[in-house]
Amino acid sequence: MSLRIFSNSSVYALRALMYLVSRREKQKYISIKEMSETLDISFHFLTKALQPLTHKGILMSSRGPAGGVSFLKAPEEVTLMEIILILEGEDFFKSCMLGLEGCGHQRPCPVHGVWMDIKSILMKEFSSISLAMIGDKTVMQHLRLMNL
Amino acid sequence: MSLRIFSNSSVYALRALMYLVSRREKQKYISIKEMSETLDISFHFLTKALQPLTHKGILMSSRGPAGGVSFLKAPEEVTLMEIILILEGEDFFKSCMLGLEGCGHQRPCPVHGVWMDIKSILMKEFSSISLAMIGDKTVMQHLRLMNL
DNA sequence: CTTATTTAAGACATATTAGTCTTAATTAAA
DNA sequence: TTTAATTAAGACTAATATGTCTTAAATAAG
Repeated sequence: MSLRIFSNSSVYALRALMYLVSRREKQKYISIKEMSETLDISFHFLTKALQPLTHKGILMSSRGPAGGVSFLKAPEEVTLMEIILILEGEDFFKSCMLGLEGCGHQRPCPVHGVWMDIKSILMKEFSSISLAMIGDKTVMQHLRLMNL
Repeated sequence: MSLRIFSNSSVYALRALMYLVSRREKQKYISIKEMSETLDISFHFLTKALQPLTHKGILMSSRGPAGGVSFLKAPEEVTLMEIILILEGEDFFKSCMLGLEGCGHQRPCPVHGVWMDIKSILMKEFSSISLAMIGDKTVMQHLRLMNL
């Protein structure tokens, strides 16, 4: 297996968000159907993957013709960190590298310190990146969000 | 879900290695049975999890009475990085954060740069830690390798 | 008001990972 | 040389993650 830190569901939601923000100047709502086809993601699966984001006020959605999803919160104000905590859960960065329960300062595992450092770096990185930054970069440098 | 970068199988093997190195002064072989009971890991599962390490010359094993596993390569010379590549595969650190095929300098995804940085840090950290270091630390600070 | 379009929700199916069990092969000791 | 102990290997089962399908609810347009 290769290194992956997010579930498929989260990755799909992330890619859709990146797609959405990279063309946010167009019409108000963008349909999940369009995104699922463009990004080659199962439509129903993507629909569900995005729901926590609407529930938590990142996106808004509209049913019916010309419906879809759109940003409720300004992408400039949304960090990757915030998205990750919504998609994966608030405890995402509270794990032990060895999966031990209650591993912490009191009763640490042998790699507790290293793992803490690594998690800190991840959190710092993800907190410093907004969706708007990703969208701008994606447009300007023609970056890809799908397999070829 | 919380952050985890290794499979259960790999985590079990890592914990067993840490246990093994933290008491390497004792008898030559330590039985997998003993480790599986001490660490509360399924015996057969642990047996299989450790096999790639014997195949790759990190451990040696002996069947029969007083058998078990022991280090073939000196724990001072074995880094976490080396273990991870054996357990998870040589391509472990070649992944894309968004799971895109062929994501690289040529056709990067929007988070390619960040992800590269993160992976570099991980590789650097894991390369700088030997099993012997972990063993010494575990003994000296009475660190734990199992759930309470 | 009716229809077509779209998200929401949940049941269902499939694939992958994790874990168990059985048998075989090896080895040390009696 | 027989027996018990142990790893090796592989079939099998269970749990979880991933993906599909069906139906319901909402909404815009005619």
